[in-house]
Amino acid sequence: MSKTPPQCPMDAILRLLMGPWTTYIIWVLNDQGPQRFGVLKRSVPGISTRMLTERLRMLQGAGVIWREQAETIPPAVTYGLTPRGNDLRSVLDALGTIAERWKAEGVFQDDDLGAV
Amino acid sequence: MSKTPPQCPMDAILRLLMGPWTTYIIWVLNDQGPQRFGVLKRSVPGISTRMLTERLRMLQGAGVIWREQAETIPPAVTYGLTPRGNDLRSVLDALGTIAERWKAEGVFQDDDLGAV
DNA sequence: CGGGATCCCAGTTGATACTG
DNA sequence: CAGTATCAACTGGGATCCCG
Repeated sequence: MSKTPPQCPMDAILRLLMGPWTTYIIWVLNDQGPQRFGVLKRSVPGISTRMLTERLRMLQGAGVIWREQAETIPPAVTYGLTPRGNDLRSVLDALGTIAERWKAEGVFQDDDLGAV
Repeated sequence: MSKTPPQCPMDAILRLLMGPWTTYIIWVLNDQGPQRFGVLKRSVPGISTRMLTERLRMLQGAGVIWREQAETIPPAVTYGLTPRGNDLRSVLDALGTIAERWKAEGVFQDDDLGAV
């Protein structure tokens, strides 16, 4: 999926957000506050351990979320949104707003987008 | 790639934008104005005929771009951004802004995002 | 409990060739 | 020129098993 040429400034961010689940994870983290891995996993029904780990790492690498690991046994790792994560959220909100407007206009009715 | 649960409002839009090339096509259409299929294809180096057609249809279906077909021989089909396409562009711009800020902060340096 | 490594299938994309 | 149809290939992602 490394298609879009790197010339596009927002390329990297899009690659970040574009991942499956990504926005949903951000949403959950924002909506329900910091969560532990397991809880997070349960909050994102259908996601696999690997995916969640991968996305989490990706988001962490981008500084969108923080990771707090308690060196206990069993371990307890908590993830939460960083300020930077909120930058993202505002954009996502804007996107959500547009999405709702479009939906109201029936955009997602007459094409294959709705029929997944 | 139909992962993100449909509960997310922006889900559909993200699925739209998420497609490979998509944002790039929008960018070109916005930056260079309406273009014919062939020109567009040349403007998006590496894209295949099929992909371009598919994305174009997708965007058209969402009302993000218009399609003007001249019934001549050979045919001349032109694509351009609709007002709705500009809605999208503003969000993409916002995203781009954040992207630049992040890049300035070195976000895309210490993770795998930059090394594609 | 959190997550790394592996195997494997499926969906997607690219290449190519053909049509109006 | 614009697009379609087909084929083959690649990669992403899920399921599993295992370790700290």
